[in-house]
Amino acid sequence: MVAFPIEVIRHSAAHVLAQAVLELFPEAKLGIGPSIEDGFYYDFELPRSLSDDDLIDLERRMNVILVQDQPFSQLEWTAEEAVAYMTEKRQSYKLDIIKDLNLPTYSFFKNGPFLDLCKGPHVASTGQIGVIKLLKVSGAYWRGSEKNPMLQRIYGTAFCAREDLDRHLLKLEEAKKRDHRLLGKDLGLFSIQEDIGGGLILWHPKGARMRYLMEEYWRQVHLRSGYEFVNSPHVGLSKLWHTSGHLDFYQENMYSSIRVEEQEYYLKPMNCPFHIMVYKDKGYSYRHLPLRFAELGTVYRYERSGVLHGLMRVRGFTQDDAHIICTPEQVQDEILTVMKLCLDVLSVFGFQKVEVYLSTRPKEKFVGDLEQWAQAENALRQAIDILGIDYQVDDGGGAFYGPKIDIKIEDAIGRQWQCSTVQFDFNLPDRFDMTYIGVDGKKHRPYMIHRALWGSVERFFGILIEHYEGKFPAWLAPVQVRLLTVSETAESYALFLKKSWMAHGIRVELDHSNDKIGAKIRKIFLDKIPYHIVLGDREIQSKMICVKQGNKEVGSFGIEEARDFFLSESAYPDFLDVASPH
RNA sequence: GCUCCUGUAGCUCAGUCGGUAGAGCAUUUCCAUGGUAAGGAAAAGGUCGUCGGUUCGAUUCCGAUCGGGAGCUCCA
Repeated sequence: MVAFPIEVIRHSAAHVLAQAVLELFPEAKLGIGPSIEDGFYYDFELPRSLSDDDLIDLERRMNVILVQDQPFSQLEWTAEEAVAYMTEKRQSYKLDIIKDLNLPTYSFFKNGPFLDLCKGPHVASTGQIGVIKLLKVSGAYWRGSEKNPMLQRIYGTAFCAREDLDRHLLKLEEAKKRDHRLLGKDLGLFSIQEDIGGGLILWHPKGARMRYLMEEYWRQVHLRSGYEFVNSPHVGLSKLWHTSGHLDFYQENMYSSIRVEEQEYYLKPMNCPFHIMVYKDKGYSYRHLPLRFAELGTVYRYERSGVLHGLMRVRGFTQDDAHIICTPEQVQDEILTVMKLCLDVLSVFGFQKVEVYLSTRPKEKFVGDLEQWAQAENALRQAIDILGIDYQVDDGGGAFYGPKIDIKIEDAIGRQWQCSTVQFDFNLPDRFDMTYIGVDGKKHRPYMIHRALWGSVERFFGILIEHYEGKFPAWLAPVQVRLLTVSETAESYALFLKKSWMAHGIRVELDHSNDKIGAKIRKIFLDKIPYHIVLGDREIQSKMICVKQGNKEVGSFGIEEARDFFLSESAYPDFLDVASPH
């Protein structure tokens, strides 16, 4: 038997799905049925909505078709024949596709009684599809546009062998266990509450403690890399947002205005205008540049209710934002150091695998002159080249105001997340008339670069939760070590240790509940605490304590020695080669 | 926002073919003082998301509304 690529198997499975759906609903209208990452789907317009029972029924019908081992064969029809056939079958969506493709001839694939417009390729016969599984049904707009009717999309997957399918299903279960929304609740990190509003995050003590650690690290790194900190308000007058253009181009994502004393204020959806106003409050010359203004700035954006998702997509979030204002000559260096800083920071948090995307000037509708764009794109490209990273180019994918680099990180189970972004802006410096005095004593327009390393604190935190499955490294964990008393006799000793270590900044917790030691150990695992120490008469008498990491023994220490161990475990991982300031 | 699914104790869920509800975990108290993944007992805890309709009677049926989930579109 010839081995077919998995996409071919899945696309063939999609045909079989459509075939089964037509058996059940002869009047069904078919949309499209491609293979996707991990599976396939097919869109249908059906007389009623599908239930889980329908999926079971369809799956059974599909399996019958697989057993029948119907051969796939390709047909080539003229446009007239194709249109005539689809008209007769009342397949209006297929007619849409034909009209759009506008070809002289069309390829069709046939297996058993089922015929579909399709350029292939397919497996030789349905028996070669292996094993299939329908997963879920949900709505999807025809051609992705909400102006079009909503179809029912059936998702499924197919694999060559049963073991592969089982492994895949297991992986889906594993991914579920990492869900930051569940872990966030279980570990007491954050919550989202009905009475507060969707997309608004409540950081609980454990989560807020981690956020503090993240932000503390972030501030240290930025200080050492030549950034200045600024802070800006959460609201600003409408005039500011008119000048910035946000009220013209971004209003649909902004909350409505707040009216006070005949003045209109808007919640900030971005920090840039404020940073620019800091710049404009003083005259700068080329001697002052580059300036790097950084802020953990909390912004508010209206997002449609359906798109909110845990920490990943929210309505109020904190960007780890910075704006670099520099001369054309400095652009190259700045981009390179930003990229280095970015990769360093990502790797400290455990993300060594990244994918880099360069987005260049749109074909039309852009601001700034071609020379600027060329210089900016060149700076971005060279930085990636010098760092020796592979990257993909999204030609014409840049914003109207400038080219950019986006970095996606890959988590522990291979999913990608967009976080970091480095963007040129040729728009705001003009709108705000930003200038600096050059060597020639004349006014010049500076370059401005927006950049964020995490993207947003909330999203990055969510990714961290899923990446580590809640088992955070000791430097980041909200609780580094928990002391477990064997019985009440150890309580005062444990309390003494806790207090003295806490005073050194060690994040230590004491479990002096009435539980037996076995139950306390169990909680260590449930709460995903990195280290624990059991305290009983033995430890009190010997003045030695045994530090354990899960089931592993780290070592036996004296009290001071143990304290120093945890102090060393509190240190940030090394970030070497931090960009040196000018 | 749209389509579908969903909403019972702090959490996870069971249940009522219409007669105002139950388990486990968590909490509190008591007993036990136990040495590496759940010691025992008791108590407390719910206008069954909200509003309206049908009904002698609604947590259950119907409608609306507000949350949550999956996906579509969009995005940090």
